[in-house]
Amino acid sequence: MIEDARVLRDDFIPAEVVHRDPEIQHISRVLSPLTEGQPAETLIVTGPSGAGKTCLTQFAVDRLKQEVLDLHIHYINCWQNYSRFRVLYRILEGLGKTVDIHRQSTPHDELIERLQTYSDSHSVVILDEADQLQDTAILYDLHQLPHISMILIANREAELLARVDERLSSRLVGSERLEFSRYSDDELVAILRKRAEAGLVSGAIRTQELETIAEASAGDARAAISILRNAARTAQFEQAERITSSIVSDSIPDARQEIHQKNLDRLTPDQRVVYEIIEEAGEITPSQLYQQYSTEVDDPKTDRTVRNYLSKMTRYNLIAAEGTSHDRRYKLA
DNA sequence: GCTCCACGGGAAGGATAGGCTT
DNA sequence: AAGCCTATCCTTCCCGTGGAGC
Repeated sequence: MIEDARVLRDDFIPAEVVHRDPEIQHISRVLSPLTEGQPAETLIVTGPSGAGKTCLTQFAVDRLKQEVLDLHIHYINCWQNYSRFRVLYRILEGLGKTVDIHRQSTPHDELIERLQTYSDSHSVVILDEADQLQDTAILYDLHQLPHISMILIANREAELLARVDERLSSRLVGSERLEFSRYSDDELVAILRKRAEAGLVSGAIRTQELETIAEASAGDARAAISILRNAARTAQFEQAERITSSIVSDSIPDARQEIHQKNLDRLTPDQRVVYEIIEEAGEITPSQLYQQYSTEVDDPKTDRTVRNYLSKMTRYNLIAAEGTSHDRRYKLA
């Protein structure tokens, strides 16, 4: 059933992309000064998850690298590398200049100085999930360096900019923007078909099943590919001849569950209590929520801390908040 | 206009972890 | 091995903002 599992992975960059030509053009145009040794404008890429932001950005940058010698590309996912230190470290690592940097005893200034010293060639730094950065000072640091061009990827621009300070946000206002929209079902079918052709035996899945997957994914290509991957695994395991519609419908909840569980695992015990109260209640007001939380745990955290939890869980897409003031309600996403 | 809620930014302080020095 | 150092994380306190209802 599965001939090439790499094609079904989340981080696979296809050799050619279907649709999204204007987006590729846009990225290439912004980066084009690099082909003449000039720095490129900062590019801010936004859009919902699974809209192809990461994939297409990497695709465009890969293509650029083939044209430009002496160009360093640093892809950094801010989920894992959320601190100023780690981002700087990753970039220096990419340049091979991490010798004698000690995990935490080297001051930031020195790291930046070192980046400045090794400015013999241009670098493109892609900060994926930039809204997850805990300390946005790093954006300022990198913006200052003339030989570094930044691409920031985030779900929503407003959320990203809200967290940077005045000095930087006024500079970022002038930078290039690119907004991705969700894929349509037809586009998702085309993407899935490409992956299936490249990764599975021929005739493994019919258009009808691809359409079911597309509909279930709500425009999210990552979710769609994850469903296809699970379905292919199941079919392989069951030694089925092809991926049937019943295998597909079994895989849909699995794929959703997988993402959901990953997020739940990240919660601390206190956060989990909060989550379970919301789950139990279905819908709850902030004050009721906090009241119940304080009765359920021995040593309750303050309401401010619980509000931190709530905003974190909202970012993780575990819960949703409705209303702004008196009509505020929390429920599961 | 006033009060009640709710939100979220900023600062401060304790706890922690990893690496270094002795 | 023990203690020191530093950056970071988590939590708390304080506070300004803004909507809703009176």
